[in-house]
Amino acid sequence: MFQKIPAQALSDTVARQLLENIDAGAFPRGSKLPTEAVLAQQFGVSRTVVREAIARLKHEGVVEPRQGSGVFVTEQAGIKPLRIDYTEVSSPDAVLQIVELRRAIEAEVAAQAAKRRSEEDLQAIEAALLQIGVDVAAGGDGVAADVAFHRALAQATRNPYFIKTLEFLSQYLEAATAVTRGNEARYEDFSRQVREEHEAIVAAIRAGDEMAARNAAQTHMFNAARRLSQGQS
Amino acid sequence: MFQKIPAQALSDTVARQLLENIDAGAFPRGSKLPTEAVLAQQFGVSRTVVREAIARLKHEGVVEPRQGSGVFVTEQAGIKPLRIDYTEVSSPDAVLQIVELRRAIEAEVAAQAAKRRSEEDLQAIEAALLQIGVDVAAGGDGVAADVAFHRALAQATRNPYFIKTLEFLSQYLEAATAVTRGNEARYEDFSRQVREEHEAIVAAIRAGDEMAARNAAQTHMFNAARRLSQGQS
DNA sequence: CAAAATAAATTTGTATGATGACCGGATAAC
DNA sequence: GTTATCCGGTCATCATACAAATTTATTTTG
Repeated sequence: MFQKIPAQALSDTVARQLLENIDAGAFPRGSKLPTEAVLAQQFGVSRTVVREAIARLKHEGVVEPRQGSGVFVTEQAGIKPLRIDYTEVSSPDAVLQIVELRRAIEAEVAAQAAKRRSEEDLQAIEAALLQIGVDVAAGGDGVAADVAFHRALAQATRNPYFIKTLEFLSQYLEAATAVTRGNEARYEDFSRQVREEHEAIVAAIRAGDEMAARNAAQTHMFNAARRLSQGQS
Repeated sequence: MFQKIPAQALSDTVARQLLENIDAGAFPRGSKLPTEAVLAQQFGVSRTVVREAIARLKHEGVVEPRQGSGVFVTEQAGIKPLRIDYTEVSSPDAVLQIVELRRAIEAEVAAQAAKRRSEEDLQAIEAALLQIGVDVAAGGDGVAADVAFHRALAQATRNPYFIKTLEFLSQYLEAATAVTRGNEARYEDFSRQVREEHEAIVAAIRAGDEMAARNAAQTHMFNAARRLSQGQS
């Protein structure tokens, strides 16, 4: 008993085949697909299954059904959102790899923030930095303030995609961040170290020193990863 | 005739309401939703509509229906995928901003590739580099080979999220890449410049020089952006 | 009584047919 | 020639039925 082929497949299979045919050019952009009834017959399934498959493609933005008219292939057919399977992120390795990706972005964010920050940006960043101290002094873990700080940095770059991507990644790092800050709060020298790292970043941005900001952010992220793995175990 | 409210709404509305309730905590992670029949009755719609709504949530990874058992809320129920609206990418500014994001990642990719590349990785990278030359010499635009080259770099980092994210971004840069390569092919010095930049990256990776690789990749991406805007208009 | 085998009930997956809403073009009316 | 109406095609929704898988209840068995 090997291939038990079944699984939840029917509508998935139809959706996949349709997508393949669209990508292969069988149905050009803007063209109309065969009617649901015809597709059902060709695939040898019921209209129900075809409709579910089409609904999925619609949600992916590949096709656009128009009532009374037909199902049409969208212009930008084929754009797939970035999605990371949550289960795999439970592994420590995966978390570190995501941190690595984040490091790359944070470094560039710091650099661009140093180059483009307005006076208002700088004020927001410094306010966020202060808030971390306030929260920690009040006995909090400072996670929310930390997030706000990095968000303020990203805001200063004037590049919305930095913000979007970092927010996306932080979804997976939320748990890890809590662990890190927990460790930082636990060990006095960690806490001091983090503060110094943050201040180094802000100082470079205040000075408009692109290179220094990049290095400071890189160092910060590198140390964050170290603190993370050091706390675990 | 103003609000023509109707539109394609029923299953969308149900999906949205379900998602809101899940996010609000009405159905905790791992819990079972009411049966399709019950939901249909509560929403006052047919089971078909409920099924379509659930199918969408399933595709989004929010719920997981199990035949004979019920529909269960997945663990990652609150995670939102990274998605960029295709229409906004048509603006040149947006393209440059995405390139900026890509630059950040490519720089780190080059650095990590220099640090971790195996012999096989290096061979694959050099082969990809050669292939670009071959393709261009044959009169092609070299876009495919260029993509393969950068993919080989990402592969050498052993970090799948670099690959995933770059692939995601390149969906939006495909058109821009074609423009760039077109410009590069048009102007002789562009073509030479690109080759030299690529070779600089590979040389640094071959030498295992992390810093040099990072700088070379950064320079390459910076120049690519310049070539892109220079070619337009 | 406990455990295993069997049966029944529950629930999702698929199939089928019907009806309404909407679109597009053809036809008819003016 | 322009407008209005009709008509066939198509998707959206509904209702029902059955299949397949799982869970729960029941019975059998040792």
